[in-house]
Amino acid sequence: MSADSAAHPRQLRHQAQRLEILKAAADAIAEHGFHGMTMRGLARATARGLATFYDYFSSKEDLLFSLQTEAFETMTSSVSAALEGVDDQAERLYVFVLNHLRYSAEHRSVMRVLVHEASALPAGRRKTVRLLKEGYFNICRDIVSSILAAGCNSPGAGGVGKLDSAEVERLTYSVFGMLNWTYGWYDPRHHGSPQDVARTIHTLAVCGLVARCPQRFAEDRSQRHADAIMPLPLLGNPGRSEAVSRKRLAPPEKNISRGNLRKTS
Amino acid sequence: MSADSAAHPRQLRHQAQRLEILKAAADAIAEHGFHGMTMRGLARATARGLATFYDYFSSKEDLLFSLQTEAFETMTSSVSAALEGVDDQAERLYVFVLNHLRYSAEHRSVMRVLVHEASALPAGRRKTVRLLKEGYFNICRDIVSSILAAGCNSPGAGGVGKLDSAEVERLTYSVFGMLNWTYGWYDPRHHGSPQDVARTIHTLAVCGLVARCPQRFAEDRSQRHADAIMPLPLLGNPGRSEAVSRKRLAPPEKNISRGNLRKTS
DNA sequence: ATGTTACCCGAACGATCGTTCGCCGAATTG
DNA sequence: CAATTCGGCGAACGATCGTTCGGGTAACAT
Repeated sequence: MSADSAAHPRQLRHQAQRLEILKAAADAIAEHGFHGMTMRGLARATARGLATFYDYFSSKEDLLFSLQTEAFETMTSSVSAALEGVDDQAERLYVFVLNHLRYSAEHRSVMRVLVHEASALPAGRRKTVRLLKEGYFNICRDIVSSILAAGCNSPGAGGVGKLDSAEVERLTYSVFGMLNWTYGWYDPRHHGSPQDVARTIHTLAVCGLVARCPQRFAEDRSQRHADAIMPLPLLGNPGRSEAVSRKRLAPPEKNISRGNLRKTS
Repeated sequence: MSADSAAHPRQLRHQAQRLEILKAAADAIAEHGFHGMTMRGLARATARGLATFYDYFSSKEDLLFSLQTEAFETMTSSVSAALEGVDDQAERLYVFVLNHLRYSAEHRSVMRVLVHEASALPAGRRKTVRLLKEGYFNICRDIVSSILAAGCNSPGAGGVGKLDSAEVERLTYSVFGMLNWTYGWYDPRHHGSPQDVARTIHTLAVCGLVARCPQRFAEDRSQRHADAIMPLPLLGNPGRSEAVSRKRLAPPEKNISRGNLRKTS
């Protein structure tokens, strides 16, 4: 049972339809909120019957849960791959920022759902999602911490060698604030390319608004442009991302409910 | 009909109860989302009968609309008052940041509703809310623009005299991102006082993470502490804020619906 | 051509939603 | 003290929600 999953075109189509439903659900939830999204509206939007969804997901709540977990897993593995081999911490921050913004821009609805509907799940599944979110958060926090440590020890700054962990957290949350707020305002027609936004946020984070900054005039973003036009990290890039290094780290936990799921037997 | 509104204790109690309902509604909406909040749950939370709300608001939607408009009006007039007489632009930014964060910390649920439920209203009323929001946004944008202009023209920076308006917008949105994200993570027991958060965000915005900054070691925040312990700007500070300089700038617009509102006749 | 499987959906169920009607006790007035 | 008004709510209505059941239909294997 190693690689026959992609061989049978049956399960392949199944996964494709599942993804299409998830994408449509993300749009609907982003627009109306989780409780405001109706299964009937989703059926109308996808030109499908109402009962069809229950062949792919056991409940409306399961739809939200799958959407959130798979999105966080995709983002984490995507940014981890992009960070590989990048050593300079300031550049690592740029890679993280750009990766996050690209995902935000290409899957705006999904990002909105991740930010807004964190509290719509029951305690158990919410904890699973929070763990994934913290894993993603920690990647950024380590980068910020490294930059701050290097900055403090450099001869330029006021140089107290020890850095306050509460301050590091506040700064990391501030960076995430800049990133996550973008789904509400960013419009490629008015505010430039995602690279422009990434540069603005990265420069603001590293150098501030007015300070004289050694990295203010960073020269070669050209190398970054190379992987900046990578195909695209979808919600769950199907068939390929299964092997990226992650396994299902959450047990079915509550799938034992009375949903029927008459498939994949 | 000039000042007799506060004389009659009848309408006074009415306004007090109205505010109490709004506060409870903010908590409920913040927790479950607008569509997830039920009037029955609100009745249970406030130990009131279900039909009582319709003596104060014509509908559930009217509750959200009143909450959002009055909150934005309160924030705008509050920060305007705090900014009066402050000339230095960097200090003005600090005042804005601290004011916003204090409101955020003291009325966390309201802030969450302002950020999340912007799209739950029909087009007409949503536009009214957006106008108020833009007014508040522009206050911050002007400050950011001034700081950036001064920084560009100063001898230190790379000094191109013209500043890109798209860049100003991106920067202002980034500042708002840092501010508005706080409702999701800020906990006074772990992350310091609102003043600490305000200092972190203000310094990050002005000076960045590592840059040598002339304002990095700002000396006297002592004066700011004076009005930082002002009583408190509530949602709608009742009876007083009516005269701050604003009038109802939105016509009733749609209150002509079939709600009964058997009051204040 | 025939039997089998997998997929999809129309129709219905019970629960719960926002809203309204009309009565009741308390407070105010003369 | 009697008359009157007003704020409050129990109970009910129609609509709509998430979910389920069972049959119909196209695609596959033999």
